[in-house]
Amino acid sequence: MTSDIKSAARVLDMLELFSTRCDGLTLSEVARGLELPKSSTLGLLRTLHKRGYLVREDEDDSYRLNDMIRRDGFARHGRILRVAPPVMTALAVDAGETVLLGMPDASGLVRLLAKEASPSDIRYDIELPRKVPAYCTALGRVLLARMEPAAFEAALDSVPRAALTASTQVDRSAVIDAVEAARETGFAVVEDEFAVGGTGVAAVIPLGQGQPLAALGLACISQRYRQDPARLQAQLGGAISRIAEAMAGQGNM
Amino acid sequence: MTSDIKSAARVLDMLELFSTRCDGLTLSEVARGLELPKSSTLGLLRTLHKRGYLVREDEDDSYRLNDMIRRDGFARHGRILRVAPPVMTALAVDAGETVLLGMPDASGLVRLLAKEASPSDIRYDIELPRKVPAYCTALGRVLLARMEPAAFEAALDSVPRAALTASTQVDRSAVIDAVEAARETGFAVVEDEFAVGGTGVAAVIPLGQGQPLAALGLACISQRYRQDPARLQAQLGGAISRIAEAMAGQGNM
DNA sequence: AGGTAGTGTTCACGTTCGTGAACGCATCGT
DNA sequence: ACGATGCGTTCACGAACGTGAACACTACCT
Repeated sequence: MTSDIKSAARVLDMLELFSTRCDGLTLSEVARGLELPKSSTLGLLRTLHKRGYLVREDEDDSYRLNDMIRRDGFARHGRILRVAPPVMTALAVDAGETVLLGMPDASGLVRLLAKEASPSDIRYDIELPRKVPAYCTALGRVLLARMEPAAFEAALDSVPRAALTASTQVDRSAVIDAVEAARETGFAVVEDEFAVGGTGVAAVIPLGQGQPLAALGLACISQRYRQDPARLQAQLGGAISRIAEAMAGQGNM
Repeated sequence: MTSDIKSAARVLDMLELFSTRCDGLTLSEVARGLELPKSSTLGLLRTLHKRGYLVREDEDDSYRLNDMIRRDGFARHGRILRVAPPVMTALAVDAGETVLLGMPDASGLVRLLAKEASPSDIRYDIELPRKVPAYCTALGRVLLARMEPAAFEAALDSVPRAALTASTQVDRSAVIDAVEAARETGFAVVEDEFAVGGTGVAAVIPLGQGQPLAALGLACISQRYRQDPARLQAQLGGAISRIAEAMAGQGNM
């Protein structure tokens, strides 16, 4: 059998090292501890830092494990995956449309983590796990609306803005305007831009500090959405409140 | 800032994906979920499997997250790092020598995770974090004694067996004999092989299933060790029992 | 004030990896 | 029984990475 992939093995070494230390470690300490060249160590530390696994202290240039990673390991979005599904099931029945839970993924993408399909035979369905672009999906736009300006700019250009349907907004300024609107209203509605006949409506789930950014959305058949958008938006808002309350109730930060 | 290191980022993606799924995922499902080529996915899955992060089900070729990783994340040796130090402090005072806790690292190496220095001004001390070779250290030999034959053979040849002192055993057969002796007696004693004037004595900590392999050892000034080896070995044995009992008492598998 | 030591960081290039194409195999449908 | 499909796996080669050497900077000591 072939040997390990070097960087993959090293990143695990690094995380294991940090998990044995409560105080921070400098780049040089990590390099010595793992017997790596400093420049190789730097690349891996930057990757872990960028991904949110490590936090860097400004005062002494040391790194330490993100407290949430230390507590939950990889399952940092595990709690919301336990809390959200029952609420999503109820919403799917009430709204009659498919419910999706998504989180930011690589720049410009949304990772769909959970799904409750509509009970209707005619439905907008997807298979999990799945990633979708942010620029032309409701989940994506509300998540983009919560990003720092630099990350937002980068996200806009990280994924080619292809016209997936005749209605897809691909113009950069138009997408910015749509995200700005989502920021102001708290909702995003995307009609027929990602899939013909499909409308997405989504909002961010307001969670506390230290919690991962997540959004809930409805994936609707466009004709049904147009019949009563206010009802669907209200039902989505209600579900989001229930999830946020349940997460706050279990909070033990 | 430069972009992420591809494999490092991907291995995190993979672990996060598995942490959202209780049931297993096949290679193809992982590749689809993360939008990776199958051959790239295979390399990363093999690395994670080899490192013990993933378990592979024979019946359907699917992978799933190791239960211990799912529960503890990276801190899979976190519990012993909480339990052992108070016992090690007491042992350092009783024995008058430095106490070390070690675990297997890459093939042929031991990772030193915790240390209680001897209160004596004349002492055998090391800085953490640190890795030492297995072939010529007491901690290493007792850990080698617990390995499967194939892993043991590989470990013997993974690290060049340099003569660190005039007493270092570098002959392959002699090292095998020393490890065999450690297997039979439950102890390893290494006099002046790793450092002139330093003697190591170590034994494995008998922990339950699913617990990581770990060993405790004394790093003694050789002259002091020779004065009363039986006392030091007995004190080490007593500390190991206390650690094992404490770990069993907290066990909630 | 100047020299030394160690830090974090950059970069060019040799080394290693990532992966597309292809393979052997198992399963399923006709 | 045979063809189609999708699985896990292998391998050669272009692409990307790892890292030694060097740098700029900071802190400390004389």
